[in-house]
Amino acid sequence: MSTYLDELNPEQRAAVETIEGPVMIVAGAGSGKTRVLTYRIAYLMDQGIDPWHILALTFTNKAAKEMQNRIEKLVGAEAKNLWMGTFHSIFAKILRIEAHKIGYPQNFTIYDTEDSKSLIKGIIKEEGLNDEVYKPAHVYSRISLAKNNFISPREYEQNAELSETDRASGKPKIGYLYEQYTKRCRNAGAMDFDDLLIKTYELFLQHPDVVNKYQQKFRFVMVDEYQDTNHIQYLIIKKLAAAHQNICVVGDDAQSIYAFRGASIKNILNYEKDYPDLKVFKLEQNYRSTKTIVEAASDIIKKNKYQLEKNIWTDNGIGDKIKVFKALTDNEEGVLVANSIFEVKMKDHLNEKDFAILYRTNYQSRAFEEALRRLNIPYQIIGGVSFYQRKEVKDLLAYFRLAINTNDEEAFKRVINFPARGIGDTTVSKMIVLAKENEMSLWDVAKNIQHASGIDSRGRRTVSEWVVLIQRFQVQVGSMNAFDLATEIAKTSGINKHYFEDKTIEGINRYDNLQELLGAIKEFTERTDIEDKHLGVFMQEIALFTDADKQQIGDDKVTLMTIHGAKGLEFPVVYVAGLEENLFPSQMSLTSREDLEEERRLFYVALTRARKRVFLSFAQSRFRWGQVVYSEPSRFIEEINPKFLDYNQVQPAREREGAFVGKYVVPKPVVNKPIVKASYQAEAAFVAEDVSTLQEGMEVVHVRFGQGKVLMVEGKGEDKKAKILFDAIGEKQILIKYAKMRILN
DNA sequence: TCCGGTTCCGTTTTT
DNA sequence: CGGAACCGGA
Repeated sequence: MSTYLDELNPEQRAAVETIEGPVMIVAGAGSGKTRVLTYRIAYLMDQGIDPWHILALTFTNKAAKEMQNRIEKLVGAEAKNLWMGTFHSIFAKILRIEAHKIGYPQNFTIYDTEDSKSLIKGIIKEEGLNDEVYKPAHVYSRISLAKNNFISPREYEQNAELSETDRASGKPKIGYLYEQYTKRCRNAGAMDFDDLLIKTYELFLQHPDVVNKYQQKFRFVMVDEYQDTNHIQYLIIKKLAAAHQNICVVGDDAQSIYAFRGASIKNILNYEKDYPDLKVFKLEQNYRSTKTIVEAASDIIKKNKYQLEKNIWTDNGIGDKIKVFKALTDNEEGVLVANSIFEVKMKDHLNEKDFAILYRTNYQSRAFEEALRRLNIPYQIIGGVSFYQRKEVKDLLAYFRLAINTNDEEAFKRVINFPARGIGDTTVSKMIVLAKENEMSLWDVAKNIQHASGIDSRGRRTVSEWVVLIQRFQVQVGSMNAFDLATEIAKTSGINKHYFEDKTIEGINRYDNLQELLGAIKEFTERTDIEDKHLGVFMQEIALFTDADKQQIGDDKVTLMTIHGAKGLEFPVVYVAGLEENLFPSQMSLTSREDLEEERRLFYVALTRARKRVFLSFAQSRFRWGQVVYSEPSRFIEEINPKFLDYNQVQPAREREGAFVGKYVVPKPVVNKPIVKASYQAEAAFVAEDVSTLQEGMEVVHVRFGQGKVLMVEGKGEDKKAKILFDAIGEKQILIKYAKMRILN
């Protein structure tokens, strides 16, 4: 019979073989969760269940893809017919099929957070509200909170608690803004991330036939990372599984780290209440980590009050103690970690890809990057600003979006005058007013611009020329393949030219990114597993694509990412950095017990990513917002039983005068030397204007690198200002000696 | 309208 | 600090 089942321990095997009825698998870190999930799906298929009757919801696209591959190895190509993906991507797929039933076009746009915020900002301005009071980010988070709890705009305004909170904070109109926002999204044929969930649920509520269809289709439902589902996701799953009750959720309450996104640990803690005949399996043996790591992590998580009872253990060896690095500055932390990676790699004969540096916030990556670069250690950063969020990429994508859905208001506003074609803010504002007055979309106003009042003849001409351009693209969406059309749009829209002509370093980068985007589209059109090669399909693919999905596992590189990004991954050696009070745990989470517990779970996740060794590090001071911030070591270090810690080998931090400690120069009180000097690496050159202000002996107190290519030097005393323009190709640095200042990248 | 220059403000984590 | 918003001259 099926040999793969023999690889499982009894508890795992029971979890795999129990396919009928509600099941909950509580899977501790490193307990073989993914294996159980994949085998369970393979087992279902072995039992003769058609793959298209199986729905598996994962947390990231990458997890889905990986699982699909693994299952394919077990059962063959049939695995392709499984419905597997993230909540957002699966529901987007369903919504594309059913959109017309809830008044959306099939080709609806997906607004990302930036689009949503920009729309909200626009509404706030149009309503004549003060955007100091109504900060778009805040309004967005209130709306998102409401959506994730399935509260409609009307319910929001009637909800006593919510309106009380808003009134108390001086923003009574948030409910109204929510309503306007919803309306505008609908008119634009757009859904935001939250809509993908609530519209699905609405669809199910309003159309019994549709629910019935999907309930019959998905006879077996599985949910991975269940501890991180939010209320609306919970509702949808419950609805989908209502008919057959063959629902299996897998999760670990100790790894619930997405409360800020509306995830509720209660979903998993109270799961039994929903299904009285629930069968629970607990996977408690850790196969991943050493005893030291497992026990240290368990100690820590035990300090939390809210959790399911379980006892994680391992048969693995004791392993090394957890080492702590103490650094004076953030830059030194980077150096210590980079040096350690170099050493451990040699000593243990490991590869770069066996190392991960995990941190709480994205901005911490900088110091590590620099230190690693200096040692020539290859690395990759996951997270931060994703490729598809870059300005130039979004510019071009906006043209694509508009060609596909001309009502897409955010795309419209983004590119109507980009590259500049003489359609100014005044004209656009007038068009927005007209659209509102006549209840039309912006696109309709643009189309009928000849009849619009209050727009001068120049505006009329430029707008209608632009409309013709977009209409041409619109027709081509259906006839050309994605790559040909994308190239065509990049050329005729003028975007290509715009960035090609920008010869600054930034501009060159941007141009390269555009070429990379076109390359990705070319790749897409050459894929064999997809039949429809139109641009619309490509856009659907990437709408929910994140940076984490891009990660190249095969590459031999050190991985840098936030702990959130590390969910579901493992590495032989893990560095957990920035263990300072106020940073990790974050100061914003120190106000409530629940928040602190979530931070602790985050720390738990970080530790349990490691197979062999864990290093912790902290910096006594770090640069943050242009200032030095001092902190105490994190309480989490204290919470580890000292017997697991190696605290003695802490390297003393040294600060040498006049030397670089990473990016910053330590001030040295000698001024009898040139102040501004040289360039770094072969091809850099710079021209100083106003040279008189940059003479020997001048005491420079502050240097800033402005946007673009201007370096500003602010003198002391007479408050002199100097301007240095430089033009360089390749990597460059300007070194300014004997001053408290920054060394540029 | 465009562009360079200045001011001002945020600061967790992400589908 | 770094970036977005803003401002004012051409």
